[in-house]
This record gives sequence, structure tokens and C-alpha cells, in this order.
Amino acid sequence: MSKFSEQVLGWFDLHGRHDLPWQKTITPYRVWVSEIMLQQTQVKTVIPYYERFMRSFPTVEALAQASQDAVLAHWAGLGYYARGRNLHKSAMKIMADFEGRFPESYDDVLALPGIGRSTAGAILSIALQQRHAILDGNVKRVLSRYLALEGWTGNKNNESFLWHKAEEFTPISRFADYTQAIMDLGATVCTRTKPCCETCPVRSGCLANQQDRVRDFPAKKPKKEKPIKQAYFLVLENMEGKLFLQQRSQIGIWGGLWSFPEYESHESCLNKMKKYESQSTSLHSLVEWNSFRHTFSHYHLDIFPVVVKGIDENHALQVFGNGEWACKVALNSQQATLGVPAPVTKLVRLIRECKNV
DNA sequence: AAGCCGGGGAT
DNA sequence: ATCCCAGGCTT
Repeated sequence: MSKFSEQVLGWFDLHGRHDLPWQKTITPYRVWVSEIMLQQTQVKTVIPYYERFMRSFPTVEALAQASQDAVLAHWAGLGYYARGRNLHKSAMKIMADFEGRFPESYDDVLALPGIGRSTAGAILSIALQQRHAILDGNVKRVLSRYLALEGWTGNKNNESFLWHKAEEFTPISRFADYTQAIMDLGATVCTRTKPCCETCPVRSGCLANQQDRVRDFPAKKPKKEKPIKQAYFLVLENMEGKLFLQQRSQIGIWGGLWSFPEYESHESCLNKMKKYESQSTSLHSLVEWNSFRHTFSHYHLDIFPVVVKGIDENHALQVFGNGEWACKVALNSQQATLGVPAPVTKLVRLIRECKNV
């Protein structure tokens, strides 16, 4: 066993994380769900989502039999909703192709939607003690410092180089512990800002530390300007205080989630409302609320709410097409049965509190 | 290779 | 406001 993995494992036994929710009882299914939720998402954020998800869907079969709406309702607020859709798809595939048993061959696991090279390695090493490397954000950071790797870790050559090193550093035993150990090291010692090099088990061999250049690695990702887009949200409220929601396309942002009818311009939004009013006899008040900004990883979205109260429920369905009149729209995500994007949750809260800010 | 896909924690 | 987080998929 190499000195690196020996040092990492020795540190892990004393200082690693051994009581995370998905570590309590280790099964491929439980590890799989955790790894998907943890993609691009911090542990602290995941924990409450994981607990709730596992309570509702304790087995592959339970997940496969659930509706997509139920799954996405559990994912609402977590982001990257394709993860939830793919998890659900994979569960159905596991029922159809593997009799409900999570596959144990690397190729079969890799073929499931939403599982790439790193996630497949993590699941099979942690849950089934197979020898596979991982290369997530933690490993990239640890290795780029240990090896003083110049340049962004996301570029092709560096990625290929790091995969090679990640496999080389993986020991010949204790595969589950090593996978967990290298991630724990990155998450608690070799952190992005203010790493604790004094307590690091591999500092003696760390080139960045030797050169006193820990701060230089990993190199920052080249940044690009985020475009600004606009969206008009038509907020329809009926006499009972229910709000009108429509399910979004599976393709594009917030795929499969429920949101307010959305228009790209002020004009198209008001035209739609005029079309409704021309056929309606009831009275209602239209108020254009102040806009607010929601920022994605790749663009800013300025949201302009157009709030109309006193809408006739059945009449609206005729004009606006398919939709649902929801009562408690994800104000409490514990009770929500529809998945709603974060800014919709925010806007609903503002409406309920009558805060036009 | 670059773009798409979220939301929040940390700074 | 910026950067990044237990990445993968599409073009």
C-alpha cells in the first residue's frame, strides 16, 4: 500500500466522519440515493432531504412505484432536478432489468441514468467493497494540491491526469474506507478556503505545502459573464386564496416542476390576462409587483410577478389550459405534493405575507 | 470543448 | 457579489 493511502486511512480511523445518515446502515440503494443527492451539493444541505426521501421511499421498489410528482416534491429546493427524474427512471429500470436488486457490475451501474464514472465508483466501493477510484470536487482539490497541478482541474488534460492519479493512489484493500476517507479529508481538512495543513496526514508529501503555495491550488475556473433574462410570472388567486400552478416541460429549467404561468414579455402576459377578462364577469384586481432576481449557475433571471386576485377557478382552467389550484404551495415543503422551484416558494411566501418588496 | 442544469453555504 | 459544492448529460 502506498504511503499516501496509508496516511489517509490512518487519519480516517481517528478523524473521519463515521456517523452520516447514509452510513448508519449501508446498502447499495441507500448509498446510491446519497451519492446522487450529494452531486454538486454540500453534506449539510443534503441531510434533511435525505432523511425525508428515505422515509418516503425506503426501497428501490417503493421509489419505482412512486409518481414522478411525488419524487420531485421531495427534491424541490435541492436543485438539478434531472437528478430526481433520473433517480426515478433508474429505479424503474432496476425493477425491470434486475428484479429490483441494485446491479453489482460496474458497467451495469454506469449505464443507469444519472450515474457517471465517479458516482459509480463511489457507490460500488462504499456499498460493495469493490476497487474503484472516484474523482469528485474533494479529490480534485486534494490531489491538485498534493501534486501541485497547474491549471484548472476541469480541463481535459488535467481531468485525465487526475483520474490516472486517483486510481494509482487507491489502495489494494479497504476500498470503502478509502473512498470515504479521501472525501472526508477534502471536506474537513483540505478545504477550499483556510485548509488545516497542520493536521493533514499527507502534508509531508504535499508539493503545494512544500512550496508554500497551497493557496494557488486548485486554480480557479475561468469565469464568463452571466446573461440576464426576464420572466413574467402570472399569479392567479381564486376566492379561496388558492394559487394556479402549471407543470413545466420535462426539458429545460425546472423540468417537471410546478410553477406560475410564465411569459417572456410584459405584453404577452397582459394579453393573456385580457383574454381571460374579456370572457369573465367577475371582478378582480391586477397588481404588478416589484421584480426580484434569481441567479442560476449560468444566468440571472429577473422575475416580474403580475398578481391577479378574485379569479374564477373553472373559467381560468378554460383560458389557461391544464393546471392545478394549490392551497399550501410548498410553504411547508414537508407537506407539499407538488415540486415547486425555490423562487416560486419565495414568491408564494411574499404573497401570503402581502409583502410587495 | 463548451454549454446546460439549482440552490445554498461560506466568504 | 463571487466561488464552489460527494457531477452528468447534451451538443
